[in-house]
Amino acid sequence: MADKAQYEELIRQFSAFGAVKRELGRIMPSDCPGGSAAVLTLLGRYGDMRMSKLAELLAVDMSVTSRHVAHVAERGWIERLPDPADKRSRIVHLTPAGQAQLDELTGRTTQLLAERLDDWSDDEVSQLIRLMTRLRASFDDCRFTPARSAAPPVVDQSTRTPAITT
Amino acid sequence: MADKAQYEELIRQFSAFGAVKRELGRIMPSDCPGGSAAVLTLLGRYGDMRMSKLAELLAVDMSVTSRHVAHVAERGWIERLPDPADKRSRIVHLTPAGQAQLDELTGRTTQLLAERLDDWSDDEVSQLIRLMTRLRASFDDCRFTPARSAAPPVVDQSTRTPAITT
DNA sequence: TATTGTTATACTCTATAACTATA
DNA sequence: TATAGTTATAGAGTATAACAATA
Repeated sequence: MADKAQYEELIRQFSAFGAVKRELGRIMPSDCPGGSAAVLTLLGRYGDMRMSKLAELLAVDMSVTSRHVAHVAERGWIERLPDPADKRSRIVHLTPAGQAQLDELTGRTTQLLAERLDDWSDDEVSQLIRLMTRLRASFDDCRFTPARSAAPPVVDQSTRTPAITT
Repeated sequence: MADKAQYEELIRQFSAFGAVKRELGRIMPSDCPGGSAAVLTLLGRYGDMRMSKLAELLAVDMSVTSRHVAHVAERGWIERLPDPADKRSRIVHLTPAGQAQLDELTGRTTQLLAERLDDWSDDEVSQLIRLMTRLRASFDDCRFTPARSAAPPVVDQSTRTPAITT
């Protein structure tokens, strides 16, 4: 367990991290904003998946996922195929053009990181990856314990807006 | 120097980090969004400062800083005092009400972190702080080397939109 | 009746550009 | 002429809520 001063410092670093994210965002092609890049990256890494799975990996609401996916679909980078197992569902699939776009993005971002982190050791980079991975896991694991819940948490683990129960 | 696969993984962690930021954002009071919280935090830590200094620490454009500061000023959390040394300039000063608000924010965020990171050792938290601090420094230091500049960079180190030179 | 995905709306954060008042 | 700060506008990301089609 860390002390309060450490947590405060950590929060400050989280806040300052925005500048790094913005710099990475600026090197993206203008028709491929961050949300689109995230979709392509996840498809490249995990392969075809349903919208709901994509929303879960992106850790955003389904409505947001739907918008991002529509954007990349308009550019021909993905296709939304019917799911034979469930007609409500759609399978998101990376096209060759999407793979090419992903390669372009990967090239740009890795080059920028290589420039900025050129004095980092291999081990330091690994440590940062490990700690950020763990950080995310620590927050993910607790979706059942929404912060400061005095009232018993009727928790929604899904990635979408709950439908109104009429 | 790390290899390309490491950089790719790092980028993925950066992207996933958004979920952590959003969860922290959700516990903020509704009239104190992230931008306001960042202003209060920096003033609490570094004391009174000019708008331009605040913009530099926030690592955003002066126009953005101006908006955030206007928001917290409307709520009485800061005052904008005249700068005796330069009538164009304003000194941003945290009020007692602002300090109280800051204490509230700090309490909420440190509590959430204490919950989420309760199985982290003191040392791991320190390491994450250290690596994120270094990461930011690595990006800050390179403001003179805007990514992929084939053309000699006419670099703007300031935090504001350049005035048109007519 | 519940779930998958879409769309409409609203809010926050950000940058660019133009404007003012000083310097 | 240049700088400190403000405001107007536009773009991206997100969540909430309501909706259609299907389970």
